[in-house]
Amino acid sequence: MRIKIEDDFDLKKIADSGQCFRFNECAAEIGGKSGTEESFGGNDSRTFSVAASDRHINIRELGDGNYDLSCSEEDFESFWKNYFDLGLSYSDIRAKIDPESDPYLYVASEYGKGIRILRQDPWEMLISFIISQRKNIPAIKASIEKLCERAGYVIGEDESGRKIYSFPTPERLSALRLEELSACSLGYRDKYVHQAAMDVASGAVDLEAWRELEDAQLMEKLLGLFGVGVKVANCEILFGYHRLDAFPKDVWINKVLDVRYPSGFPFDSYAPYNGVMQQYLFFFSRSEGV
DNA sequence: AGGCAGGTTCTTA
DNA sequence: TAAGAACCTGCC
Repeated sequence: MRIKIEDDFDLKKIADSGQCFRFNECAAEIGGKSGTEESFGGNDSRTFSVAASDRHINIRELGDGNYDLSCSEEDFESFWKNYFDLGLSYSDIRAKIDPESDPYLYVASEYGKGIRILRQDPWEMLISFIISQRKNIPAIKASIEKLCERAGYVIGEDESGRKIYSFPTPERLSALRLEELSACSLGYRDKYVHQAAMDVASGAVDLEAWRELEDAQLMEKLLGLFGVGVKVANCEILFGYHRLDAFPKDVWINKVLDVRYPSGFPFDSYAPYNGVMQQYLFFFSRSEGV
């Protein structure tokens, strides 16, 4: 099906924003017949593979805000529209930034224009961010992909025919032995993932029920999980629970705060959207340096 | 070859 | 309560 999106929406930036790890641009088809395909708008038309829990779509950029999605209208309305958070205006959120009083964030937001905070699944996010500690993004993606291949099932394929697997359920993940988890390059995080899977599969932890908790209570619950500290908990709150005021502080963000906001970041000015601002700062600092 | 990467836990004062 | 060390693994 085809859609048109007027608000901020940049697939490449979202894919590179560090909030999701199974959202990838498909490599341009090289090695094909030389020259014969050139008439199709050159190489401007990018395609992305997006996997979330047990769903997958391919999206092709058609330009001018138009996109071709490999799903039915019903799937789009019932799932993907919400996944991409299309009910919220990110241009309105950016408009809260005053170029005069906060020039650095303003520049960062112009640079990161198009980023949205996806409405991802708390379970997938919890495991993903537990894995993320002391890893770079390619390594995180590699680990998660191995996990999905090992304990998920085929849910589709990308443009180049590569199979895409579902994210493992708590039951399937908890059934894996520690050695099997280790084979996914989890390193010392294998025991964290195992424990989290056991907690959720057993029902001792009910991530869906936690949606009803107050912010402070939710944070407390998350910090009680083995392998979850303040940073991972904030990522879970922002990306897994879509509470847009959460502000995860990683090494990059801390550098930005130290250098650019020595007297403190103006959280009060941007509530309840500090998490969106964090994304702009993170994306910008990673690309441009601080 | 040694250091480091989107942290957290464990161990010491 | 607060620093410091240890931790898997892959990639410079």
